[in-house]
Order: sequence, then structure tokens, then C-alpha cells
Amino acid sequence: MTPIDYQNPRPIYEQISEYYKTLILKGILQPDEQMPSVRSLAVELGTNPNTIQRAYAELERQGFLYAVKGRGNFVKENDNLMEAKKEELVGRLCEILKEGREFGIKVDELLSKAAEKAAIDKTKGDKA
Amino acid sequence: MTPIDYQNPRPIYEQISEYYKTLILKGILQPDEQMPSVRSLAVELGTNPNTIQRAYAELERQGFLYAVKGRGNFVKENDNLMEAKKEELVGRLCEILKEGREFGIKVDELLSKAAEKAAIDKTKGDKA
Amino acid sequence: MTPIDYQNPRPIYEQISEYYKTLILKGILQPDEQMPSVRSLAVELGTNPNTIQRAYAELERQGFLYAVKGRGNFVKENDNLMEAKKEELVGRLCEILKEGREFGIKVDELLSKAAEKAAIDKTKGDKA
Amino acid sequence: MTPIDYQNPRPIYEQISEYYKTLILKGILQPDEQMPSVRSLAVELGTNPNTIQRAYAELERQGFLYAVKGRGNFVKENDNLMEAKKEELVGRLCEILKEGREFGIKVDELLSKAAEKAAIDKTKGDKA
DNA sequence: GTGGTCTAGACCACA
DNA sequence: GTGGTCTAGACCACA
Repeated sequence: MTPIDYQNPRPIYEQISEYYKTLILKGILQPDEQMPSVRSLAVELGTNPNTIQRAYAELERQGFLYAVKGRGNFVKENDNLMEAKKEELVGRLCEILKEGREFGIKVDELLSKAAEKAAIDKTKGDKA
Repeated sequence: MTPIDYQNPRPIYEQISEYYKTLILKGILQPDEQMPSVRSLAVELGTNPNTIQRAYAELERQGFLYAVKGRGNFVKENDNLMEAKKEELVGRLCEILKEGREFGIKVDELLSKAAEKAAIDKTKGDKA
Repeated sequence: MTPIDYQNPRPIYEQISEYYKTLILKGILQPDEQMPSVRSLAVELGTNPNTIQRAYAELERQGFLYAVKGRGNFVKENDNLMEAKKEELVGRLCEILKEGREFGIKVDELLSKAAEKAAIDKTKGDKA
Repeated sequence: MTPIDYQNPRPIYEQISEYYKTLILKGILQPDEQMPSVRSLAVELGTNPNTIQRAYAELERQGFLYAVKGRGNFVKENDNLMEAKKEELVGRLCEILKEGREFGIKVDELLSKAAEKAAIDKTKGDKA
């Protein structure tokens, strides 16, 4: 239930911001919905409030939240977040394709293998 | 000539190990060929010997090198490293596709966009 | 109808005082006209009375209101407020021009670009 | 000599980042020049290292610095920072012009008064 | 020595 | 109660 994995080398604040970013992108958290308060979330996740603060600041900087002093943090309405997500993913795919090309591996080969594997993974329900 | 980019946020030891990994996978460094000594490479790259040590340790851990006490480090024979590289890349591609699926983005859409972007990047010579 | 924008990072009390300042400067609220009572305005705007209190205190401090104990808050007579507003704006413009000069940016360049941009913004209706 | 004014309501970290941003934009700090270390600057300015950390993080986010773990923070080369500065200033000028328009003050009037006042200020050497 | 993360705890502005 | 800033101090990765 908690988004924090202490084994994970990624900073805690980043794990938290990543987690909420996903909830917002998936529409589980709706625009203008209030986020848990910094302090309450700190208690719930067993971290220091500063860490939550930093996670929220990150989300605000990235346009997912807005903060109102004395009232709390709220989910920002943002229609084109999904488009941005797609672009991000495509960019990351291309990075990998480029890396393959450096080893003389054809883009098509990687893509077709990936498509194949993705199809198999999907039917398996890929829980990982 | 030097594989180190100080502007790059990745640790220097990682940039170095990555660089030699590539040389080995591409066959530029042949099996059983001797690697430069830790000290000489440190001088050549202008780094701390500790950093080279760590890069070599990383390569050894990943099966690209073997160390002989008192003699030096050598390239490991490795027929199926390229196959392993392909699999690694395909695995990483699938991770991204899976992430997209969680946001309701179709695998095909991502793949076709990536193929398109990769083609464009290629003609640009993508130096990045 | 409400002057409060909860998405705006500026404090609510400031948004309110700013709003009434504008009404007074534009002459929509006349000298000696009575302001809404703290409590009624709090109800109308859905805020805490403390917040209205603070907004009125701010306006009083700036010479836009005067308070009469037991009777309420009233608009102050102010012939030269508009002149003061102009001077304030000119002063703020000069601050920016000066800042530009520190970076070696010519005053004329900034002014002409600003005039240009302002003209464009105006035709757009600049709702922001 | 110290960029920190404790009377100033702006956060300390922001005053510091603003100060160094100016030095970089003015070319006083050259590309790839090393910044003072977090700890040494903290001692020099009499603040907590965390506060310097935050100032540097801000500068990094805005593209003025890059950090290399274990080595330090360095000034980023960036040709178009000055263009960005100009745009920022023009944007701020327009904000003020727009505010004036809300009170029925003509853009031209403000601009000509500002130009005039700026010229006078300049001859005075405006130390403020 | 260098930067980066985190905690505990204080203090402030705002509602 | 809400968020924002700051300090003191610990611990980690990297060079």
C-alpha cells in the first residue's frame, strides 16, 4: 500500500512524487482534488514531513499540483499531461534503440522482438 | 578520445565501465586481450585510480573482465554477450511498453511513434 | 463574481485587498461609501473572517479605507490616488529597466519590445 | 559583500540563487568555472549547508549549473541565457502595462514617463 | 573532500 | 491546521 521501497536506491521523495504522478495521470486523483496534507502523509508513510514537502514541491514544479498556503495542496487540471507522457515514453524507447544501433543491432529487430515479448507478457498478466 | 564527460551526471566510474563494455561487445577489444593497468589508465584519463578500480570491478562483476593477481585485467571470452545485450535491450523496451499500458497507451502506438522518431534521429546523425 | 482564485499562489487576503483597491481606484466605490461588513463579506466569499479582516487592515494601512468603531469600514476620499498609481507603475517599470541595464540590455530595446508585446496582448484580450 | 539580506522577506536560498544567477548572466562567472563548494559557501555566508544545497539545486534546475558527484558544481555554458533574460524582463514590463490598462492608464503614457525617468535615473547613477 | 538525502525539530505566514 | 523555510547533524555515494 505504501509507495516507498527502502531497498530501492531511488530517493524516497522521488518514489513518492512518482507514485502520485501516476495516480494523477491515471485519473485516480481528479483535478482540484485535495492531496493529503504534508504532515498527515508524513505520518502515514512514516517519513519526515520535509521529505513529503520535497515530493510535493517536485510535483508542483512539474505541473501536477498547486499549493495554497494555509489550505493545502491540490491536483492541477491539465489536459495535455497524457500527451507529455507519451512523448516521454517514445523518447526513452528511442534512447534504447540508439544504444542498440551502436552495437550494430537493427532497430526493426529490436522493435519486432519487443512487440512479440510485450504481447506474451500481456497475456501472462505481467504482475512484475 | 576520453570516454569521460564531466558534464554528464552519471558517475565517472560508470562512464568508464560503460565505455569499455561497448568496446568489448563490439569486438574492438578481443578475448584475453590485456586491459590497460589501473594506474596507467588513471593517468591517461586524469582520474583517481580508485575510480578506475571501481570501473574494472563493475566490468568483472558483469562478466566482461577477469583479473589475474599480479598480472592485470583481461577481457573475458564471451560468445553470447551480443545475444545477451539484445535481450537486455528488448527487456528494457518492454518495461517501457508496460508502463505505457498502465496509462492506457497502446503498445502499437508507442512502437510506431518510436520507429518513426528513430528514423528521423538517425538521419540527423544523433550525436547526443 | 468572486475575486478569489484558489489556483493563484498569492494569499487570499491579498487577492481580496487588491480587488477592492481596484474598485476604489476606478471610482466604482465612492468616497465615504460603506464597505461590506467583515462577516457578511466572509460569508459571501466563503472565507474565514480573519482573512477579510486582514484584507481590510491592509487597505486601511494603504490609505484606501478608514474604520469607524461600531459602524464599519468606509472608503477614504482620495483625489490623487490615480496619480499615485501611475507613479507606482512608472517606478516599477524603471526598476525593471534598471535591472536590464545591469545586464547590458538597452532601455530602448526593452521598451520597444514591451510596447510591441503589449499591443499584441491587447488584441488577444489578455484574459490572464 | 554577502548576498543575504535578512530583512528581505524572500527566502535565503532564493536570494543566493538569484545572486549567482546574476553573476553568471553578467559573465563574471565563466562556463565550466567551479562554484564554491556547498560547505565552504555555507561557512562563508553563515548559513546551513542545506540552504546552499537548495540554492544550487534551483540554479541547476534553471540550467545555470551542473553538479558532478564527488567533484563539485560548475557553471553551465549557455549562449541563450541572455535572450531568456530579455524575454523575462519584457514579460514583466507587460504585466505592469496591463495593470495600468485596468485603471484606464494608457500604455504610451506609462512608457514615455518610464523612459524619461529611466534617463534621469541613469544620469544620477542610481545606486539603489 | 565533494554533492545528495534524510531526520528531528523550530519558527513563520496564512486560513 | 495548512504549507514553507531553516538549522543541526547524520549518513551515503563518489573521487
